[in-house]
Amino acid sequence: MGENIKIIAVAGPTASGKTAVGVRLAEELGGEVVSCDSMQIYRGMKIGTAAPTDEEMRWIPHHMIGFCDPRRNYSAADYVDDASRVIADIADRGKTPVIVGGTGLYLDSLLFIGSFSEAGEDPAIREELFRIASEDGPSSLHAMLREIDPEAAEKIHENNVKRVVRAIEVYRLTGKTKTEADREALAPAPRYDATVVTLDFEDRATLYERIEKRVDAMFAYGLEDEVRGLLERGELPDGSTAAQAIGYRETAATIRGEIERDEAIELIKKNTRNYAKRQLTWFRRYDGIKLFVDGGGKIKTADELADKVIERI
RNA sequence: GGGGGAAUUCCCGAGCGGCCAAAGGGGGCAGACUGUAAAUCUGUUGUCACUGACUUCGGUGGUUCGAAUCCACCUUCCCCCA
Repeated sequence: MGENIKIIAVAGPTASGKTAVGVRLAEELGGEVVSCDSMQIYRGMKIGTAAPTDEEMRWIPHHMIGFCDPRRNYSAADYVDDASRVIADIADRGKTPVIVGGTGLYLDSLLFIGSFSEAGEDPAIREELFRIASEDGPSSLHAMLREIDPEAAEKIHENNVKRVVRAIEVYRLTGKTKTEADREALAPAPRYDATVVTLDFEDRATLYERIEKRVDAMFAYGLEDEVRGLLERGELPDGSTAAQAIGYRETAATIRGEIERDEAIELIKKNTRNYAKRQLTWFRRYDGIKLFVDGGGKIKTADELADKVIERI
């Protein structure tokens, strides 16, 4: 559908400065930003997700931010549908879509998958399967998967119950194995003419310091009030996707008096560092333009990074 | 001043004569990832010429075929009595 649409995607770990780079790129290229972030999706979660500032959004149009009710569980499939539409619209208006984000699964899905299998989610099936895993052990559930889809069983570790459950769920819902369904969903060719820019750090410690500073800043800017508000409105229900967002789950725990405030701050820092590392692992496999934010030992500004990208496209 | 206890690999913490390079957890590093993805999961973590060798369990010396584990002294820390 959109093989010919030229897009730029900026990926990188949290606190790598991709938001600012994206804005600069959109500005230079006459584009609009399409966020690719599984948590910025939700309404009212601005401080903790480090969403673009109002000023940035006023200056350059942003999409896919803050539109979803946090009580609803958004999914990768939803994202592909919605973002694809937004991208097509931006392109129709003769502008360049600049995808900015840190959610690897969403970005991969948008760029390469396109149409997910028709298998949605079924809470009853999930509940049953999870119960099997906890009562009879993960191996028995994994054995069930091996029966129906040996190839998937081979790839998914038995302890990864969530993914074993999903694989069986797909089969129950569609009669197709996960392996088949995945193959069908994969777009025959990349869906866009995309230039992927990944941001990394030569010195990991620099990234980690930035993360810690950012977390402190979030608290200074009122993360606790933001979370309290969400809680009061019942917008962070247990088990919801939004409630598992780093920064929100720990802050909610302090507000409920389950952990100390300092403890929550340290936990958020740690969880964010771990998350950033997983992001780096994911993005490492992308071909494209790789930039070091701290290349040559000094931190580059968003302008400098954006310029480097423009030189190379 | 007297009495008791503790010092373990990056951190916490088990070990209490051989099966110990040393459980477990944390952290770090690496990886996976197709409708929960800021989720979930895996591997690895003394050094090296790596199916073997070498160095490590506060320090020094000793007992023993053999010590992180026993003894002596020293250093530091904690507790109790003064």
